[in-house]
Amino acid sequence: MDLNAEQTRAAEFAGDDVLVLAGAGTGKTSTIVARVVHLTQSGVDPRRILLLTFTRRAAREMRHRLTQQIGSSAKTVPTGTFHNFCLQYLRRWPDLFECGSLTIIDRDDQLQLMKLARANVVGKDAAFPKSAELANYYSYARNTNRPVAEYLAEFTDHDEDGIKRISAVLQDYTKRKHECRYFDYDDILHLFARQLHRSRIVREKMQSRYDHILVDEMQDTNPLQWLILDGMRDPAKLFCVGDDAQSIYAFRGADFRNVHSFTERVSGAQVLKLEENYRSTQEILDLSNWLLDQSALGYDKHLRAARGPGIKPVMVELDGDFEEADWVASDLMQRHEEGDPWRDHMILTRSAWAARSVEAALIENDIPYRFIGGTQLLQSAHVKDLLSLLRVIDNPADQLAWMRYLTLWPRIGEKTAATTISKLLGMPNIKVISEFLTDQYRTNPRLAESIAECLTCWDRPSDVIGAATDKMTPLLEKKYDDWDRRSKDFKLLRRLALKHQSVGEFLETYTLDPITESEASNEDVDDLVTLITVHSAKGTEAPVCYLIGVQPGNYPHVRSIGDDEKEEEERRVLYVAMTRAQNELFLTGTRRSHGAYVPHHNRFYQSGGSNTQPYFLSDVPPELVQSDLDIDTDPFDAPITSFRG
DNA sequence: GTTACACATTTTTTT
DNA sequence: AATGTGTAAC
Repeated sequence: MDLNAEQTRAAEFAGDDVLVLAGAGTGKTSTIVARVVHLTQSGVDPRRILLLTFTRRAAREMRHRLTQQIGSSAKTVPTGTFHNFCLQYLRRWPDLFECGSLTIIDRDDQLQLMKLARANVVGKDAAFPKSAELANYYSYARNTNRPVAEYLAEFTDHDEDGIKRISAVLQDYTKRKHECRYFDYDDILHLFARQLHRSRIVREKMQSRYDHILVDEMQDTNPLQWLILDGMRDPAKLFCVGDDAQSIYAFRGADFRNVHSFTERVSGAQVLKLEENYRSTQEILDLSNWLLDQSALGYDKHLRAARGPGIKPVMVELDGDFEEADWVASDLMQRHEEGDPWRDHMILTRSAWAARSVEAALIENDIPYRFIGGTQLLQSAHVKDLLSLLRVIDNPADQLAWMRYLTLWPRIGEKTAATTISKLLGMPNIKVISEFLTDQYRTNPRLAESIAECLTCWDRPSDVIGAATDKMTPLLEKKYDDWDRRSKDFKLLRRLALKHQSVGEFLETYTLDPITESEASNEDVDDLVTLITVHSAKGTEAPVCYLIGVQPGNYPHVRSIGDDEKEEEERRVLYVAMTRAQNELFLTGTRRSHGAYVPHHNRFYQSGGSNTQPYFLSDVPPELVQSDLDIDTDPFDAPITSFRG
């Protein structure tokens, strides 16, 4: 592996703790991998090096690169996300962490439960924050490790009474969560961190477990995660890599102080920098640098391209969503015909929703793709229906799953289901419940039969899914008019389940690390165009990148307008997006900007006029980009001119 | 008192 | 696509 002087210095750092400030494309992953290699070669036990990443994809990439370097011993280096890592220990030592069996719930379930709590505490009140907002408050407060009331008073406009009512809802939510033996994402980190700081035994065990802790994407860690790192370090040494210009998770409580205040918090820590960019051409970096320079915040970042000059980024303005989608699709097809593999292309989108027209164009033109950040397999309604059956067997206290499963059947609605659930909650095990249900619903014998059928093969996840599918198909066929399309997912699910030991583990894996539908179905194809949200794209790269929806209203996103900090984060989102490109960068957008109503600001923004909607690229220097407007402008009925003259 | 169904509304980013 | 809402039907 070839490293430059900066990278080598970081990889072979011999002091205690270090923060590596690594700009986009400066070989961050290579450096971390080289660090692991260096450590193992100097005699450190690979099992005593902990590698924490932000996403499962980053973890996979890291392990892959590591395997290339040191072979199979790469597998012995513990690598994973914070959530993964913490959960592993909660499972290993349930007594130490004072937690028994638990079901991890995803955001959907969290919202569902919050809705119940909200209805219970405040009833119908359209003016009261919706469940999604309440869940955000709750999560944000916990990730920043502060009391909910304090957070609400400081960061929201709610009055004292409002704060009281919100706190009451959140309390009710917490109660319900315990009742159902649920754990939400934040609980995993929270419980781990709490015990780490509260219990001496846990702390001593964890502190003696690792010699080196390597953290990727440090700028995206939040105070709760910092508590975890702080509790485990010393004597373990920290090696944290990050870039404040790429911090795009403030909405989730990410705290840039974890980077800026590193040396104050960790005494004796050193700071190293990686500044040479190996990914992109200078033209791509010029535009990216310009974007950061426009900010009032001094990022003081000027990426230099080790590769030298190339092609200028191209800005394309189209008339509408469909034209934009068509343009991207036809450009892709042209390149493919000229011999470029699909996999060299990445389409980046601000939101999953904004990608729908491009996705449609890809499907229509038979362009193979995977959508990262798109609809997740386990989140689609029909899959949730099926899994609700597995969930109630796995955890009979899972009330949300019971509600979903019971109301699937004819003549059972919310009320009937609720009555049934309150009765079955006290029952000792699923067998007793199953008998009770047989008795209760004589008109729906299949309801209980399905449970019994799944129980006969409970130790073989794939067969369980097969059994559940068989029993529930008649129901679901009726419920969904596009059943043919949906039923394919169940085959896929069965295949995925083959890789798992138990149903519980199967459910948990995909709750914590959701895979997208297209990702799962294209498992074995590898020449694909990647369609991806900017947030998911961090850490990845591609020779040719298309940023779609680059237009007012998206950058900055309308919902961030009026809040300086949020707007700045939007700038960084665009910056992250641009710096993914290696050779060619296209920025496409639609010219139709209707303006937008911004609730936060209580004001209508429009293009032109006195209150213009802010847009980062409204005055991009012309010399930095190429405007590609010479799309085929021939009128459709222009007669053909013969080449014979 | 419930359930079923038609119709309207709404979409930032993620572990 | 998946929720929320209102009304007819059971």
